[in-house]
Amino acid sequence: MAPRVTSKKRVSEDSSDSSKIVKKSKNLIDEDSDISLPSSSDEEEIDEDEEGSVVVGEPGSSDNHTEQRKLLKERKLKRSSGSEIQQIKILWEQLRTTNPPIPKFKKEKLCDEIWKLSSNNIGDFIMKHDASRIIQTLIKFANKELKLKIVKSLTGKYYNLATSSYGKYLLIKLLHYGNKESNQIIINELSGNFTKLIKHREGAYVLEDLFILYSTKEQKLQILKEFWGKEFSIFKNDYQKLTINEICDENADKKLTISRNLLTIITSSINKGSTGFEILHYILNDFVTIMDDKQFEELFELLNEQFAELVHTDMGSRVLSIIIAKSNAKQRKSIIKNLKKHFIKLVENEYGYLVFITLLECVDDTVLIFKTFSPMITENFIELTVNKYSRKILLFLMNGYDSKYFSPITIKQLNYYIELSKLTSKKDSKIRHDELLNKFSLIFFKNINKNLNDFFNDNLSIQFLNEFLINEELYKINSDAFLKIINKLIELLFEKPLIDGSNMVHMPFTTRLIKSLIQAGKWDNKEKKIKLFKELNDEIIGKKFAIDILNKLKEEGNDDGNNLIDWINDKDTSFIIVALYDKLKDDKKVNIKKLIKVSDINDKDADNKGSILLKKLLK
DNA sequence: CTAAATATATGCTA
DNA sequence: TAGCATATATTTAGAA
Repeated sequence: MAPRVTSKKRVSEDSSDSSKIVKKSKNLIDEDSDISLPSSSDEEEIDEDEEGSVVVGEPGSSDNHTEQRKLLKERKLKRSSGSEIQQIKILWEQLRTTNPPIPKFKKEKLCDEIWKLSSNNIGDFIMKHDASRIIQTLIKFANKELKLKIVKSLTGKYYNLATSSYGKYLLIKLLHYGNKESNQIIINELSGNFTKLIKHREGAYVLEDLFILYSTKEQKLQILKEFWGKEFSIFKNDYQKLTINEICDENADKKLTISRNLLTIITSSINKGSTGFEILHYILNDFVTIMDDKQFEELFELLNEQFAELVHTDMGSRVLSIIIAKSNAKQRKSIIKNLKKHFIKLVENEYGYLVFITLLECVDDTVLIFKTFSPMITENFIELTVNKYSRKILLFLMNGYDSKYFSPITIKQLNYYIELSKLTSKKDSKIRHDELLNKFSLIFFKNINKNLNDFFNDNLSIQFLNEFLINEELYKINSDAFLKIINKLIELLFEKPLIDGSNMVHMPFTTRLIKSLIQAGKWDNKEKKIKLFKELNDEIIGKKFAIDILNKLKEEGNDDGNNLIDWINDKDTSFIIVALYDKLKDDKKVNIKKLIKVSDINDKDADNKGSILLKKLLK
């Protein structure tokens, strides 16, 4: 959707995920190649189209054709500033050509000449589609002073520009090639008209670009305050420093005024099909923090069927999360139904995944959640464990808000939604989590058991597997399946010789996974020692697992590189043996010291810190 | 949790 | 105005 006139990439978006949920509109303007400027040949055609009166003659009748061209030229000259335009066009052709390249000083000269010829008629020019293109090119190559001159010379014209179907491109170019100073001039010029602009067919696109791409934090605030109402505009400064909540908490009348104003704008925007505009998400974000119950109902009806359009922006996802939190069961059901169609895009999106977690946290009907989403999770399971965002959902189901995967800010944000939801959600949070994990673990067990191999294609899915295999809740839920997976894992580890690079032990996270299972505990950085798990003890993993591995390494026929000494002398596996040694060193029956011939250990490989350490430990 | 690595924002220069 | 340096935020790795 991204209804943007230009598409300067925003910093926070990385291409891989933006392409998924954001349906990008075709760029109307490209900053490097003047894609919006047709080559001179098809420009004539556009002229003809526009004039509408020139009828294409008989095909092949060249007389007719030259006659027409003459006519057209005359007509062009007759238009106001027609002769200047013809003159300037020649200069323009030179300015915009890249082949052969024109030296910089010559371009500046050309710019000055064009400016001389156009400055008097600039007001006329900008509203004509061909002349407006000339100014667009001029802006691109003009130096700082000239640009400022141009911007200033257009004072009083900006609203017209923004609402004109040709002028809007020029305005966007001005912003794009402008600097802080010139952009501020334009914003100041337009302020007072933002509410009109957002409702305008052309203007809305300009405002969206202006707001999202070309304004600073302060300028964004300046624009947003205008939507609150005339009296809050930044120039009438009483409210300059106050946030929307500070104003509304203090004064109920103002709260009503602001919320009504916002709802009016929101209503007209959504009815016009502008739900995807990011600026609207900002406005909605203001609105949802102050709306009353009745206004909420109204908003809900307005947005119905369009919730998915909100999930791919920061503000939009916040808005939808708040809506979810405040909704009743029936409304939530309708949101779920709506989002279901976009599941993968939703959960793999930088912001969308948070909306999904909000659903998990708020909806009491966990059966509905599971029924709705489990088929798609099953179908795409590995992909979901690997994606940067969707994996957090799965990790959340297992571990809650593990600080390893959730930043404090994110946790705070999610807790805010949970707080809001308490008016409608009745289920105890712990019970909800247990129910969800119980249900979704079915998918986990089934998928991991069936496709264990595939988890070793990517470090991130191995990490997920690690979290899964040290999760005591999951062990309690289905200990049989749990142990089955661990046994399968041991088989897999020895399926290929160590020297085979595709052996999974060469993935960095496999080492950690194996180490976790040998240790049956987690390193505690405070106490500087391993803290053992409670349920998952040495009978299940830990010592038992270590002995299983050790037996495999002792097996006959492992001369091709899967015996104890091979693992010690490989830098990828040596620390596994260190952990193994640590776990079993006191076990008299195993007597691990006797199994390792110290003289076989290569401690000359500086890359293999594990073998060096182990040799030291054995001495 | 903490330190290090990496990404992002901001400011400055030539 | 690019690009460089510096400050700041976010992500990632991870004991020996």
